[in-house]
Amino acid sequence: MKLKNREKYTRIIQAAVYMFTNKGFYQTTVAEIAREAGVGKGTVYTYFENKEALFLAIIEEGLQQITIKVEENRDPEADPRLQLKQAIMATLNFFAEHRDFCIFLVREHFSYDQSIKEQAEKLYYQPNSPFREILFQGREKGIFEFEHLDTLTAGLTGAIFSSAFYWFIFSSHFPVSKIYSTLENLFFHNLLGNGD
Amino acid sequence: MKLKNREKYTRIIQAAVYMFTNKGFYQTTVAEIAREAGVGKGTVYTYFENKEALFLAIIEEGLQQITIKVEENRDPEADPRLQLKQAIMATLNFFAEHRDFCIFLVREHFSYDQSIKEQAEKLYYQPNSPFREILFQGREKGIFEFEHLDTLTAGLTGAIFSSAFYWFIFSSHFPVSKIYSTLENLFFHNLLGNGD
Amino acid sequence: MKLKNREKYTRIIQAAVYMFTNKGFYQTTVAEIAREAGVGKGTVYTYFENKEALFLAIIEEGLQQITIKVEENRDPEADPRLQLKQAIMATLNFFAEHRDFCIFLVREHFSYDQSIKEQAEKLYYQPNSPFREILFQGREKGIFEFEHLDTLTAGLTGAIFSSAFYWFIFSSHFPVSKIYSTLENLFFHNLLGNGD
Amino acid sequence: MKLKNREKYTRIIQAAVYMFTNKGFYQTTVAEIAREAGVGKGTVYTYFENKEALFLAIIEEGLQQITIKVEENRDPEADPRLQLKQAIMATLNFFAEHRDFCIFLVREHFSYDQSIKEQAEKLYYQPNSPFREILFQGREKGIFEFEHLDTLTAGLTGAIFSSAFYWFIFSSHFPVSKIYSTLENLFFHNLLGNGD
DNA sequence: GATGAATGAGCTTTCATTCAT
DNA sequence: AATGAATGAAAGCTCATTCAT
Repeated sequence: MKLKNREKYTRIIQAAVYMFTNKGFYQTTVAEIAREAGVGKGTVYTYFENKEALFLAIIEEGLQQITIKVEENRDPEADPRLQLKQAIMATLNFFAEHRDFCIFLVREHFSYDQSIKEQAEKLYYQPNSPFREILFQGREKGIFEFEHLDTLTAGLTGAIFSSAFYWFIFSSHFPVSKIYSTLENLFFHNLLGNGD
Repeated sequence: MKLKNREKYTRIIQAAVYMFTNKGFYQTTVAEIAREAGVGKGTVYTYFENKEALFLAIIEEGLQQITIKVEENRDPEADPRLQLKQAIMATLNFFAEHRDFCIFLVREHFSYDQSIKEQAEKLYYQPNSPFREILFQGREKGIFEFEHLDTLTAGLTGAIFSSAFYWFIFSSHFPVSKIYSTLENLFFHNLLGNGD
Repeated sequence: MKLKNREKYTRIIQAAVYMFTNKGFYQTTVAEIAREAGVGKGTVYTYFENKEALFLAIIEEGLQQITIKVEENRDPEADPRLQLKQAIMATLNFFAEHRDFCIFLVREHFSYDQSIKEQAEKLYYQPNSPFREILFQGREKGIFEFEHLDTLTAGLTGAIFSSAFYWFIFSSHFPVSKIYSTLENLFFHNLLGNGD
Repeated sequence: MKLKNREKYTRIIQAAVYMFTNKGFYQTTVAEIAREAGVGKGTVYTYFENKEALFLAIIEEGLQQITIKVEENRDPEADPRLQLKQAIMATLNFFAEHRDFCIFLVREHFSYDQSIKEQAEKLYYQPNSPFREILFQGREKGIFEFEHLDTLTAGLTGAIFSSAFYWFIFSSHFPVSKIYSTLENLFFHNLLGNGD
């Protein structure tokens, strides 16, 4: 299933994110997505194997974009603490610009579906995640202290997603700095070697 | 919806909690719930208007039980700080004993569904919630500082649910005290007048 | 999938035979079968796993009825030649009374479908076929001469079906005796030991 | 339907025969035929009005080829009995060389489809069929005896097709002479005036 | 009250056909 | 002339809900 027409592909993804976010996976029909994207029902199936594949494509697509954004905004030579801060901020800013996707992602995270559960791993144990890289670097340099790299990467990622989501839901305004400080409290304390 | 036969009613609720928790609302069929409960499919409709009503009944039922448990364990004459601690602990202990329901609740909390969104209010703005009562008392006595009672009640409830859920998912063990201290960190700091 | 209601089950089978015979498997919709049977669309699925299962049920059901009819009309103690004649006549008479089913059967026999091809074996290599029994008996008694029992059973069965079908298609009248004599010509000659 | 590009036209026909024979008309998609033929999906529609027209073209094309083969191999001045034998042998040899087409044809013959039923006439009542010509000649000369020319032409054609098919399906080897003798038995007996 | 056979609305998905390139 | 992306009609199937027993 190649990307025959990048523009239409994107429109379908966006329509699906919008619909899934607002109505949920099972309550959204493929017909609605197609209508929202301004394409024919069959066209969705030209770009995606089926409804579930579309769902998974959204996650992959989004995570990829986050990764790009994060990589653009970090200096791999800098102090890991700074890198981590930059990475978190970049992620939060991305969410600020893509509220739909952020909400979508967190919901997926708490989802029931078994087939979707497998994706949680893709999500949190991304081998090429910048977060993983940063944490690894920090430990190598003796700045961060922790045992399991993968678990921490997953925890950190999940915490960022959830926090952002929380703010979206419960605040009308979106003060990124406020979320950041909460996360800083939660993580740096432990990372810097004073945790249990 | 009278409780015609308390025992059957309970069996259906439990079966539904179990199924919804493990497969999700839309992936669970009424037939499955009936089978799990050991009753006929039609019987479910004798006790509940429809599938959604069953869903909502679960929430109401559970919250009621939590309220009972909390009320049993708090001393309305005690210091609001202590009352709050007792209430949180009672809630967490309830979840420890009813993991299924806890997970169910959090998922519902993050759910997409519009019709379910309305229930979030029933859930978080319960007029007779002990948490609301405690927070109100604490402010009256000048111990707690905050602006919107309802918002804070909702936030606190949500935080307890989410935290408990998080531990369920990411830890094999379940150390209630650990969750509590996290929550204490997050809330007391702000409640006691140093927050923004 | 038990036979909850024998009468409805039969009505669906008959409707399906009628429709499949006249429009073919792929051109017949489940909705049409349901309408023809005077039941709801979903009811078809109460009795049959899916469309294909309905198709196969028709074959099994029909073959079973033929077997019953044949067994009723043959004398297991009689000369195998006579038994064979009686069996063929009984089968032909059955077809005369169930033209739809006969045509259906032959078409299936010439069908393309792989999944249906497997059924051909069920059809022709029925281990408890009276034809097989008769041929076996005849050989034991030194009256019939042939090598492969299974192959001959299949060939005989197929020939009966095809011949009957041929007459249905090309004649408005249906002289059973005429078909029989053709079959007699084709088979007895060889069976009685003068063939190649 | 002009033959714009004879080579592509032939490739599509062959691909379609192959696919229809192995998967059946409804189970074969136009896309598959195009792929098999090595052309674009749209190209099929350049050469054939639609899927059904392609189907019918196969029959016409094939029958035409058979007619050519038969005409090449018969001597219009010879004894009608010999001509008939030659015509039958030529047809059988054609089938031996084009098994796919033979199977395709017989299946079509037993097909359900109404729209295809109309083609049975095209098939069996071909006004310019050599068989028809031979039978007519034979009757004129007082050698053959029968009533309805058209019916007999159809019957003879159908018998040839079916017999060939039968042998294909049930024998691994293909002894043309064997089929011929069967047909000779079936037809000459009646044709020569001893039938009922 | 309890049941499960019956039902049809509604969903996902396929695919013949069109048409802009 | 050749193509394949786009499309929507149509089909199989599921399942919440009803209702006769």
